[in-house]
Amino acid sequence: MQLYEQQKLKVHNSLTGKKELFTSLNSGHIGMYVCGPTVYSNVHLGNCRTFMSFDMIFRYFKHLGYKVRYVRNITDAGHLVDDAEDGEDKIAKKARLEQLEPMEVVQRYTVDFHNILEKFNFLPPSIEPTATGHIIEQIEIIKVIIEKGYAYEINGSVYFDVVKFNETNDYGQLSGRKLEDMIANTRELTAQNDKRSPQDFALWKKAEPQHIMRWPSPWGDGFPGWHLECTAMSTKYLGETFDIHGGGMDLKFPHHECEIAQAEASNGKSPVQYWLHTNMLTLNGKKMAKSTGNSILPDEIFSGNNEVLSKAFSPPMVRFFMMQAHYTSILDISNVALLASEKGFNKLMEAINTLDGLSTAKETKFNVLTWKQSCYDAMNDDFNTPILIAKLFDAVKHINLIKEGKEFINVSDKALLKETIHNFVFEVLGLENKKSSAADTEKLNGTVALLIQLRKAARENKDFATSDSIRDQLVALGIQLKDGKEGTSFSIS
RNA sequence: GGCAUCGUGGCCGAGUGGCUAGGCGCAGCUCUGCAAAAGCUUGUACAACGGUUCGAAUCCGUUCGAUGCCUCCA
Repeated sequence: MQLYEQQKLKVHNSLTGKKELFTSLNSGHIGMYVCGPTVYSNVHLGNCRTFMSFDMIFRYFKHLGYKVRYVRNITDAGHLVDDAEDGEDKIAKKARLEQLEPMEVVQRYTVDFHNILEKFNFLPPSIEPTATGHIIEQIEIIKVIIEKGYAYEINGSVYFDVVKFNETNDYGQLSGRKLEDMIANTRELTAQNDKRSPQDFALWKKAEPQHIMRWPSPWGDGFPGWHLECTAMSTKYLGETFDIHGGGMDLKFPHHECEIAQAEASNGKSPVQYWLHTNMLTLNGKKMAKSTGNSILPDEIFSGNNEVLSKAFSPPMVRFFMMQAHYTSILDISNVALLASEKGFNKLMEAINTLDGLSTAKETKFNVLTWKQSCYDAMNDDFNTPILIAKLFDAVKHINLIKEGKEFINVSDKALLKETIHNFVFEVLGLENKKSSAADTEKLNGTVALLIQLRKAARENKDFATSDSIRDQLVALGIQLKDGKEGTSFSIS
């Protein structure tokens, strides 16, 4: 029996606005699509939060025993800077500014993206397709949509006919909007263009002569509209309907709304069972976005080289910080919040280090099985990582009490406790207990053990000046001595 | 202006129609040569105003405020 048959998972479906019991279309298998980045600049921390949330979700599904096909695309074309007629492709614009070949821009920032995610200990998705690699598929979908009468060609561009679509379908079902309201609210004249209605969106854009990124199509040279790539790639790799589609809240409208429209127009089916949207990461109370400049880069946090934070923070620590908030809540990043979180993170890791050396007894003071299920309960409730972490701190408390001899644990419970903590902390949350190489650790352990011995001797001689000097200088180096009943141990901060 | 989400104790951040999440900080205690670490104890918070209810911070309404979307954005 697989874990997923025992653990009933509920997810918040943004299509219905409710928490629903999760059931996959094909038993034991999950198809999940997440909108990836547009690779025209470095990924900032806000982007990372979304992908991290889905990394956690991916990890939990896998932990439950599902076979997951996780598709996360790379947008390397088709994303317009604005929607006006002279709308320029983001990649092309960057390429023009930096005098690079567009694919050079794509390559540079794709590499950066992968580097950063690796530092954060992300699992690679099953498939990471690119928009430019699926031009043919996109053209095919456009043909079908035109055939079905939901799109029209004009001057070498093809637009999706939202008004027509809305006659038979519901445009706005995901974002809670009504087309009539949208039309009523766009009174001001947008730039002159070929659209029949301002709500229509581009499936294919004609490339002006100076436009570098272009592909041939039945409507002339051009490039695909942004929303189309996700429909093309999700359909190709996950089918006409699949289990989960994720992305940031800011993509709900229009991007995801348009995806639903494209899928329904081309194959008559709603493409996704459960829509999951992650909330924004704010910096100084404002949304982090490349376009506004209010953003911080992961590397700036890891190096401490920034103007917002007082010190550097490690990737797993930042990951822990993010996991302490629910993915559907807005999370504001600040120096004090990070600092407070770091102490908690260190405490958790310390306890995990302590766990191995714990001595065992005949009985156990607390119910490990009940505790274990409470961890699952937290995750089963829409991936509630903050609650999970609270549960982990319950275990931390027990570990420390056992260490002090105030509680006890038997051999099998200790093994269960260890397995469960490792599963949730490392496998599900994706945290890492940072340690340098084994050889270096050994040398360090030996060195500190020597100092501990010297200090002990000094203390026995009541030479507290020497003993305190050793202790204080080690603290200054980030090594904390910890005097306990069974001698002195240390931790590295 | 429209739509959406939200407003929780010193800070961060969960959650729920009645049974004090958790982390950080603060204070006290235990331990210690003094500390640190660790443990224990302590916090009657839920934007404002009305309403529903035996009972609401949790449901409804209004107001105020924040953020997001409505144009590119994770």
